[in-house]
Amino acid sequence: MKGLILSFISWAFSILQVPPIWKQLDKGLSRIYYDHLVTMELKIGAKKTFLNLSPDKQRRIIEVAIDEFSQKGYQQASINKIVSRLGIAKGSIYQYFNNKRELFLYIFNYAVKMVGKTLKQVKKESENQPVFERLRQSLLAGITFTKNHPNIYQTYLKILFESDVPFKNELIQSIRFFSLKYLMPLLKTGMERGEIRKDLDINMMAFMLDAMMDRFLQAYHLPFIDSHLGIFQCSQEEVERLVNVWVDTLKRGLSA
Amino acid sequence: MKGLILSFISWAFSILQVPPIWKQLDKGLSRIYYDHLVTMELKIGAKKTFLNLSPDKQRRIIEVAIDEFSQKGYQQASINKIVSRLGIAKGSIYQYFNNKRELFLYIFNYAVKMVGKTLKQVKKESENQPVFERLRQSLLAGITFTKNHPNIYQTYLKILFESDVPFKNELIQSIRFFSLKYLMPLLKTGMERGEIRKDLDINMMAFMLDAMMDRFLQAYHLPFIDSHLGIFQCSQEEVERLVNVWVDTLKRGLSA
Amino acid sequence: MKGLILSFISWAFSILQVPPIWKQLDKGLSRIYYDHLVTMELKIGAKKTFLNLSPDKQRRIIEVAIDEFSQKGYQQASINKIVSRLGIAKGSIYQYFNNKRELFLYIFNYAVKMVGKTLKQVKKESENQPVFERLRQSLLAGITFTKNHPNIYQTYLKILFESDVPFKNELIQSIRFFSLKYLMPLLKTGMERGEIRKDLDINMMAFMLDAMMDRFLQAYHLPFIDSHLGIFQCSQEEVERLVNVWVDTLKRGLSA
Amino acid sequence: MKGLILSFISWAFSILQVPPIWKQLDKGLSRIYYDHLVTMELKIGAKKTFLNLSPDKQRRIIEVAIDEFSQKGYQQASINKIVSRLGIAKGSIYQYFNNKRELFLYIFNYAVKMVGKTLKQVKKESENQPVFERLRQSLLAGITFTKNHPNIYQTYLKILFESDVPFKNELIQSIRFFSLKYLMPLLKTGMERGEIRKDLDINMMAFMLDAMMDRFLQAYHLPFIDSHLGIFQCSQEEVERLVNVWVDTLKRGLSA
DNA sequence: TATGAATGAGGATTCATTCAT
DNA sequence: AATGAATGAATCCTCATTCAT
Repeated sequence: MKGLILSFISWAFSILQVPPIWKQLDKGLSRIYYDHLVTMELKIGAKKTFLNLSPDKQRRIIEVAIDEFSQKGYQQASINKIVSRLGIAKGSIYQYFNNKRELFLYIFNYAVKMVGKTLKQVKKESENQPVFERLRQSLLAGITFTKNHPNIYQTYLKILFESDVPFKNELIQSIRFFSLKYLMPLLKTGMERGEIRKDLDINMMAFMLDAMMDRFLQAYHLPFIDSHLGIFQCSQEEVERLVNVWVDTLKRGLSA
Repeated sequence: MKGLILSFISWAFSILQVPPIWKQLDKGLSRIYYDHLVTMELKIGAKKTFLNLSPDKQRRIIEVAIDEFSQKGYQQASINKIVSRLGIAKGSIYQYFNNKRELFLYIFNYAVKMVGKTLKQVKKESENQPVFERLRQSLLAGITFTKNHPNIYQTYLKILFESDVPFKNELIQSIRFFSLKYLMPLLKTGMERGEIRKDLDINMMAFMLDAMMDRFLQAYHLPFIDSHLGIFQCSQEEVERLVNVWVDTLKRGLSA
Repeated sequence: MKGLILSFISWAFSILQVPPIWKQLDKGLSRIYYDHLVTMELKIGAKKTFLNLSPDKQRRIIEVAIDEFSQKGYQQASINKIVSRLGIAKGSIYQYFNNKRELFLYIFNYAVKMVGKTLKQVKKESENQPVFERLRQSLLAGITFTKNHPNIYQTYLKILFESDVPFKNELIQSIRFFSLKYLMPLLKTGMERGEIRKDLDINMMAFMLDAMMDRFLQAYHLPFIDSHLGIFQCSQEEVERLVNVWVDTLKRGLSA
Repeated sequence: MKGLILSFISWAFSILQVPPIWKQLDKGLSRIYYDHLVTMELKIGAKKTFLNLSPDKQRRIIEVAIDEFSQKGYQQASINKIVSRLGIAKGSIYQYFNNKRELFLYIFNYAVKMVGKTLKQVKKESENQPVFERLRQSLLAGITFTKNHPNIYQTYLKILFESDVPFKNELIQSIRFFSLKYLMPLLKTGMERGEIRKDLDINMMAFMLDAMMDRFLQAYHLPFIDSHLGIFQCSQEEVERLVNVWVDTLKRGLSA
């Protein structure tokens, strides 16, 4: 498993990090997310038979499935290929999941949970640092994570624009929502601390940061997205240099 | 036909607008693009039989094909569906194009040409205005164009992350390359005119602007990309208000 | 199942009958054949699903497939026709074999094995008889076998000159190689026993015998190959008479 | 154009060389051939439109068609490919020939005529030489001719065992018949001159010679037909050496 | 006479899903 | 619980032939 965009990270971060000050905003958004979870709750689950499998077998199935989905997207992912790579009977996968759709949703949900677990500690460490330092570390953490789990990242990229993905809108919404939930408190805190100009629109800033960080990850993982900075799979040193330049530009622009 | 990202616009803009000061850069990049054009030149063309069809029939075929590709992406687009929607025999489409790949490349090329033609005048009008005004108009023009030609935009979004798209890298590269060719001279000029701080990295700025403008268009056309600004298919007034906020934020950040 | 050329017979014969005196030759040739078997080993097999079918169903499939291939050759044989004659779903044949090529190779291999089994006993009976008698019996056995299994013979004839047959060269080579392995020891033994002139080139003799026996079988099974001897599907008595004349001519030579 | 088996040569030779002594035989066989010609007469012809083309264009069409048929056989030869290689309209070929079948028959007939013309002189030169020398020269001439016109030879090989070739039996019969007409007089003459034993069956000898010469040509042109003599595309010197060995073996007979 | 667009059946192969064992 | 054979519609693509221009 190899990659994951910053959005995933933000998402995971946000699971714990929702400052009380944003409760009001959260309520509105949470309701949307809650509705959507309720809708999905019934369909995300694997069948009992899957949960009864040995953890090892469960993990193997998840790994192969996430690999297939990340390479092919939803529609082109092949159940045939998955079972043949697993060496299990074709019927078995239907013992575990009712159909392709539910397998996909389970896999997607699993990926999201993984991100959450992995990044808990990253969040804690940066909590009290200046806002621009936190942005810097967030982007670096995103790159590190997606390097370590490229398949998760690929899966996200695939469903992003593929049509006929079940619950596509809900899935993307959930990622964007948590990205927002991560960035806005961060910016708000920065403003309160006097690190960010008070006359800027906080929503627009969150939007802009999300866009740039997302593209930075894409440029790192996909060829030809960036044609002049040389981001694509560059060395760790170069990554850090570029992230510094990015934060610098932000600062000079945004800082009071 | 419904949508097209800013990249497309930039591409078209750039066809004419390459200031002499960037010649050196252009030489390197142009070589890459030239090689790729040479490679593709042979394969983009429709068969003579297609060109001999009545303009009306040609247009119908292009419309249906671009619609199919924009909805399904490359792999999932179905030649069967295209011919049945056109009401022609399955074999006929192979009279016009050697195979699915060449049909796709023709459609893609056609879309690019369309953008180029449409935006020539937009470029001219903004030529002597301040840099931030030009950025504002560029983004607005992008939204207008993608509203008028949503299928072209969809097609771009589809191939962006789909695997197994023929010449995918070349296609994306060509778009990114022209986006760069549009933005960098614009920023360079702005710097020379003293509208932009001289201590900023021009490459990084171009990267950031490209990312934000691209995301703005996505947020306008796709639901759930933006979860809090309310960009998705908002009114023209709201679009203009948001673009103004964006430019404002840029200015305060970037202007000297 | 109806026919098989002498080459097939020779091949089968040779499996057991390799006199020690030819070991040296055998080593070189065996290596070639071994390499080719190794290469093919991986591709000849049916899928497990086929082997799990009832023997009756397996046999029906083999019969219909061998019939189709023998009538149409490789390229023109139609999977569609095969499944419709079998009354099974089109997808089913792909449960048993990965593709047309592997079905063909399985059928070919099956035919070869059949020949081997059938002819073991023929070989044993002729072992200690004079060389010309053995040649006589070999040709007669070939005709008998090909009469009983005409489809196998037809299949061989088809691939012989068809282009684009997978592994065509290897298949033909394997047949020719065993034909050689059968005839040369036989001639060598005849020479040692003083039944054959010692001043003749043993390689050329094998070549000539192979050519004539092959054509004899063709003339028996195909109309118009022989236009004056009346071999085509003649009575058993006539076959024996003609074979005797052939052996007689061989013995005496042509010159006065 | 590249290849043609000895049968073709014999056929052409025979057009002139039918000794009176064989008239009785000829009558029987000729009747068969005559009937078949009558049957074919109506269908072999190209349409007037073809004959009105410039000789150059006619020749180009024939060359491309014979090339396609020789490589693909009858069924797999593609009219589409022929017209596209010729650069003419698809409809045009149907102006010249009513359908694929008639094009093929025309091509086949043309090939036969070519052989006849080319070999007239070869026949004359060998007329008064000893029978074994004539056989030697015939085989050598066959190899030379097939080397110079491999496509004609390939065509013959293809139709030999392909099914669904129109008039297949008649075509093969015609070749075999003329092969017989060439070899039998030659053998008869040899017998009368006392060069061949009088107690041999002349029909069987013709059959045997035809088989061996045919195979020799095959072994020269196809890989793996001969596995130990090394005939395949060997040097001219080696060809001559092998032909000499062959004639020698014929002369002496096999028995000690 | 020449053109070439139109046809639609046919080719091999893949697919998600079902269900009897 | 696990199996894997069966399904048949769907995929892209090729073909010989026709016919209006």
